[in-house]
Amino acid sequence: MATIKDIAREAKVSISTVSFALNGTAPVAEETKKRIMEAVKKLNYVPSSTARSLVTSKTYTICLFIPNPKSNIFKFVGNTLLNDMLQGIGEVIDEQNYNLLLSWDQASSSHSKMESLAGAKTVDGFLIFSPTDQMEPISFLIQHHFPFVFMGPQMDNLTMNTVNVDNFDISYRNTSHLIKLGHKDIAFISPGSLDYLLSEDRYEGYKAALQDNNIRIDDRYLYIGDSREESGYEAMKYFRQLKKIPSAVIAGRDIQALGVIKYSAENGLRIPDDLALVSFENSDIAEKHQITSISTELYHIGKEAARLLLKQINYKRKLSPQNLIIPSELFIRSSCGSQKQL
Amino acid sequence: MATIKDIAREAKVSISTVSFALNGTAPVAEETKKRIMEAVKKLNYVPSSTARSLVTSKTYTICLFIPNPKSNIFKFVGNTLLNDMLQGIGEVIDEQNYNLLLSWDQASSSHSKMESLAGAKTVDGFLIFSPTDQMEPISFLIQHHFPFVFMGPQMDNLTMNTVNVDNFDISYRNTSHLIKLGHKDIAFISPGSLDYLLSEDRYEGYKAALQDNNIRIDDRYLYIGDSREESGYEAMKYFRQLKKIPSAVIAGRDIQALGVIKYSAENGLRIPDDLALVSFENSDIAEKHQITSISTELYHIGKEAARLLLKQINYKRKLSPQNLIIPSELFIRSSCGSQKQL
DNA sequence: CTGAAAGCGCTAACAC
DNA sequence: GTGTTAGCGCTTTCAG
Repeated sequence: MATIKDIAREAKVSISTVSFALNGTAPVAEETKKRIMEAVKKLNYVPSSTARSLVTSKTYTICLFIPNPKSNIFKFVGNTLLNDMLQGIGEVIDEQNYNLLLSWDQASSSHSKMESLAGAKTVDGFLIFSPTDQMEPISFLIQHHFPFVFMGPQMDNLTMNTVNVDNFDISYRNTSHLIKLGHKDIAFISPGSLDYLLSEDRYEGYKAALQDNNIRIDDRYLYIGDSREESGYEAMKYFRQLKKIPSAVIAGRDIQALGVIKYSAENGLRIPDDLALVSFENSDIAEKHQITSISTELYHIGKEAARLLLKQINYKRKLSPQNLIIPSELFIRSSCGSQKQL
Repeated sequence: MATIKDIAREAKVSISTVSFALNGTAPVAEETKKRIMEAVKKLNYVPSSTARSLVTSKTYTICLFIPNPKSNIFKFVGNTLLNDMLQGIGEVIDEQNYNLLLSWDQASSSHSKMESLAGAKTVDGFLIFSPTDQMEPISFLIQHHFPFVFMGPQMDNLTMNTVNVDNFDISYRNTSHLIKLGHKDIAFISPGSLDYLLSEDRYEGYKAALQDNNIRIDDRYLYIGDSREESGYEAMKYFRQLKKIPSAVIAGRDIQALGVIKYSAENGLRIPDDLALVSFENSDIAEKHQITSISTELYHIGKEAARLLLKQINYKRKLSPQNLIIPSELFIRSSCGSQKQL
């Protein structure tokens, strides 16, 4: 492959002039520039990214750090959702000519991959997507002033850039919506283990809304679900055998809502008449099955997180940490019964 | 951040000795090595990957090249499937300490991203995942002897490494299975537009099996589906209004089979008695809904493709191109009716 | 076993 | 406007 020297020789100029012409970092005569460009084309020259990185100490690569695929993270997050996030990130980095490295901690090694990527300066920054709260490597990044954006909730004890939806808030809103419709016996299906911050926040938002409306919180109205439709089905089956059957249910995610619908259909429960239903994500599923659902725009999370990271990377002066909240919208459909009242 | 010089100074040796010790590329006295390792630990040293790359001209990064997310490729491929592929790739590259760059062609730019990544030597090789047949950048790679593996079918006109399932073959097997069960009126739902090689191959395999059994091919028995469950539903609705209703149907993918099941349930068609059903992928869906399905192990495709690529990158002498076919297995469940005969 | 030094391909002062 | 040159941080001969 051709190097800058080859171009210099071919265009009969010095290598610095080639560099200046290519990067626009110093004025170059029109005539000279033309010769250089011709040489570039002729020799099919592309500047070595590593050589350039070595001197500029910029790699133009950011790393999307995700949990090990084995952990079933994708299933947890939902299928189209990772896709949405990648789309958001992709649009931003395409625009600014950055590359995307996808990485995760190996199950085997105890060595933190994030730390070595940062230490070796393989990437310029991190986008961290992790629904759990393993914060050790994050402290490392903070300590070493390495740019990153955490796609999740702000932690009390850490000062960092975050982008997230406010899971507490949207759950509060979902719950309040049902309360306004007159429901008091409202059950909650968590989207996953409560160890996940996302699940916890949604559960807390639910409880807060109940409390603020003087509705007693009943532990029996909580079902720990997961990413499968069945967990919605099973949840409903469980709620159904309680002494006091809930009149409304909040599914932790759209796919669970689907399970609720299925159970209801099979067991003669009419939605929304016998059972009001709301959910999270506002995915295709919600639209298709007329489920009232509040949006959690992973596309926008990805986009804003990438923007924030690149800003952080490219600004000379320190930016004060931002905690972006991607706004959510409640899409009211027939499953919650509020449309009947219009 | 510390550099090799700092380590040398701290350990009171020359930088070459540090390099030797760290890479094991020359014998170093046990005593000296210990001092060096201590310095490394103390200064938290990680060798710069760019500097290293510059001299070794290896980046230890491979690129998974996929269609632009906007193209809905993920939906086409299926949801858990990309996940499976990433898992396969991830296991291999983790093991060998490679990094994974995720990239795609920008919708906007006409400039081929693959060519610039190759030209700038940003990566050591490519894993190309594309169900369509846009082969221009591939010729570029071949021309420049740049390592890559194509995850898809071998093309007649190109000599390259490929890893794939044999879509023709598995479709032939699916069809033959139904024929053996006595079916003659067998309909086919394509998994996507026939422009996709994958769809075409499956369709061709279907036709070949019919032909080999002297069954007339009826164009009306073809329905062009897509990645949505509805397309299976719609297909069945369409087949149902034909003069001669098929007695068996081959869904191009599991999610479509689900649509077929749904339609059948709603319209009093019993499976397998009134309608035999087979599908592709053998995903969770197939297992859950007792659909006979032939496996297409994207996990193994990813794994073998990554292996093949790394082998190619690390071998000094040219390897003759390989065309790996990942074996598939037909999982017989109740939807095809063959179990009744046991 | 260890050190000196060349050089990977590029950028960016600094001269002219 | 353009050329000379000193590195960026590392690997790797080559001496000793």
